[in-house]
Amino acid sequence: MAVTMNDVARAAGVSLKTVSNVLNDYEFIRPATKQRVQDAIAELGYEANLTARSLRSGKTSMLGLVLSDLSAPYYAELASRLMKAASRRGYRVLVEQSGAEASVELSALHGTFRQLTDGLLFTPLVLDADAIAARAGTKPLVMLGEHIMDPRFDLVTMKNGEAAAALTTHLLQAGRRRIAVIGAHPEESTGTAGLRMNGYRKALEQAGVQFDADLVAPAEWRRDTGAAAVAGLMASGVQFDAVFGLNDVLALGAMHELLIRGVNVPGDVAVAGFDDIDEARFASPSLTTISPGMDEIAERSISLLLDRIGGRETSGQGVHMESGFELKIRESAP
Amino acid sequence: MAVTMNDVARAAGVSLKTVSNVLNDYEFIRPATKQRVQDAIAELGYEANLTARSLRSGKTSMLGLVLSDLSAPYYAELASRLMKAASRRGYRVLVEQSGAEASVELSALHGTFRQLTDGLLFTPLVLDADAIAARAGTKPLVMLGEHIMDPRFDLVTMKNGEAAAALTTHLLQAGRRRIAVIGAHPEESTGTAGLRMNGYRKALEQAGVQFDADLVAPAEWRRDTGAAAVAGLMASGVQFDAVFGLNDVLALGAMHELLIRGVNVPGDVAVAGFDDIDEARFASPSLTTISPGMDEIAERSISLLLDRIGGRETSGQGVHMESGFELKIRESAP
DNA sequence: CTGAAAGCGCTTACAG
DNA sequence: CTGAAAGCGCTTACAG
Repeated sequence: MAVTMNDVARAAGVSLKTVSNVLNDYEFIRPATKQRVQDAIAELGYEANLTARSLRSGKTSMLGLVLSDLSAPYYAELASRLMKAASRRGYRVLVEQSGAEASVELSALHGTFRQLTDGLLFTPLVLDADAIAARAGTKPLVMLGEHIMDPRFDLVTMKNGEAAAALTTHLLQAGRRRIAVIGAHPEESTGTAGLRMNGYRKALEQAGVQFDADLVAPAEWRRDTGAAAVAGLMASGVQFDAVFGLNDVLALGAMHELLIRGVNVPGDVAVAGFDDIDEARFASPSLTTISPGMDEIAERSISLLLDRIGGRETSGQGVHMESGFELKIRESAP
Repeated sequence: MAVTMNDVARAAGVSLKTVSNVLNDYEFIRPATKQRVQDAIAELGYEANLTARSLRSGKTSMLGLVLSDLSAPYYAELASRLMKAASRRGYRVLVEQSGAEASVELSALHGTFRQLTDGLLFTPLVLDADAIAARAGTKPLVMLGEHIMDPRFDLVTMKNGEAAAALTTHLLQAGRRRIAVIGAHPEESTGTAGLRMNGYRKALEQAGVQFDADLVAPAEWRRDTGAAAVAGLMASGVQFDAVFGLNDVLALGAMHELLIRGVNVPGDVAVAGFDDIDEARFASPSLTTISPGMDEIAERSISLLLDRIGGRETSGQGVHMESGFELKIRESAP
């Protein structure tokens, strides 16, 4: 059907191996031979069969990316950047949406998805380090985010605690004293929510402001849950003069609910988020937040994964990288 | 290395073919034999090698999806739904970001990307029908969106014209007479922008309101360009009492700019968009827009593509499907 | 520098 | 109902 290497070899009057050599940039080919092969390739419109190459070589030139859902703006923006960074290096990215379900996370670690890819970028949300270690197989695996901080794994993340503290300190310096936090996951202390909560508490402590558990509202990280959490706080009668959404969509949902109820933002209540998704700049009022350096995260995680795949990174321990962050002060919390 | 069908065959004391039969749900297998094979598979933890299967069968169980960029919320939300719909049917989706570049769109039509997938969902933004037809190859191809309406191609889209007219009529009925349009692409009449513009003009005509070219602002479809377009209109001194963003991010960017400049929305200027991305509901004020029935679009396009792949859809002409729409009236244009 | 041969792990006719 | 053989299109030692 399609034109194969054999057709090219015949047309160029050389063997299969010589065509393969040309395709794989083997050094020692007589220029004339090389030219003849390249002419034949161009003339026949030959395109290498990736599947056959993969079967033989064991390499697919694809990277796996496991995240909860592309409809979450942070993941969509991150996936977009990761795909561009991979593309620049000749790799494609195959995305798997886990929906934060353990069974999907598990099956992404081995089986078909793993076979199809040379390495995996993994944002675990429910599996713990031991479960992952038990199933991770032998291909390179780089963790994204902060659910798992374990010396066995490579990890690319950001300074969550520091950043959350910086944001909280900004709110305190602006005179806020009753800062509600939305999106806490009380059961965990190591995950993203836990680290950001720690930063929040540390900043309060440093400022000599008493931590008040009534100001903490657990919530999944979506807009609607952010709105509901603020509604819950208001219904409970707790007083607050600022809201820190542990990510931007939470903060935006919260802000929406406040404005609907006639609360002035930032006059009565300041609002801040975390992630600096594109939307944050264009919200009304625009959202004060933390920019996690997504470009840097994308670039470094792809580099690290490809270094593992290429055998250029051989450290036995996991490599841990933290990207920088930037506090973006906007209208919602000047 | 990994356990192969051969290992399973040996363990079960049967031939390769019998293992293959069990794997592929071949009807006529003695139950005892089947059981023995299944036991061996379970015991050895065998997992089929997709690459080898693909090479032999020519099927990859992957679908291609070409769109401009996942960081655009509409595409991210659509991709998420498409992936879920595909997953339910045993397919994965491999995404390619074209960045609206012709060279990327072209290379997605053939070559490696095409080989890796059994069929393609394609949102063309720059290529025209002839260019696509010339390069499309033989594997199934379903167009998404409305850039190409050509009887040669399968197409899943929505009633852009009708929906834009319905939205415009709503604004007119609310008493607006000077409705600015943001995001026009003056050079094209068939693409999404063109179809929505047609709906806008038709609604004006029906209401006996004169079309005014000064109210039309060309722009790429992003938040920042939406904001800039409104700024441009205001700078030019054109009077308007409503803004129709040809998609939601344009409308949200425009709304942001209006609010920053102290314009009351919807008091002074009503704002409406198109797409009903998740953000629209939670914007402040929440955004009046058109819901294009994304679930339906995702479901139908995956079904159509798989019907083509499976040979269940054999119409020689392209199949054209239009999903329904819904006008979502919210605070920004009550 | 180039060629002939083997083999990656499956599926697919073809026998029986 | 099941087996033996061929072959998908490449890459990879191994010769020469």
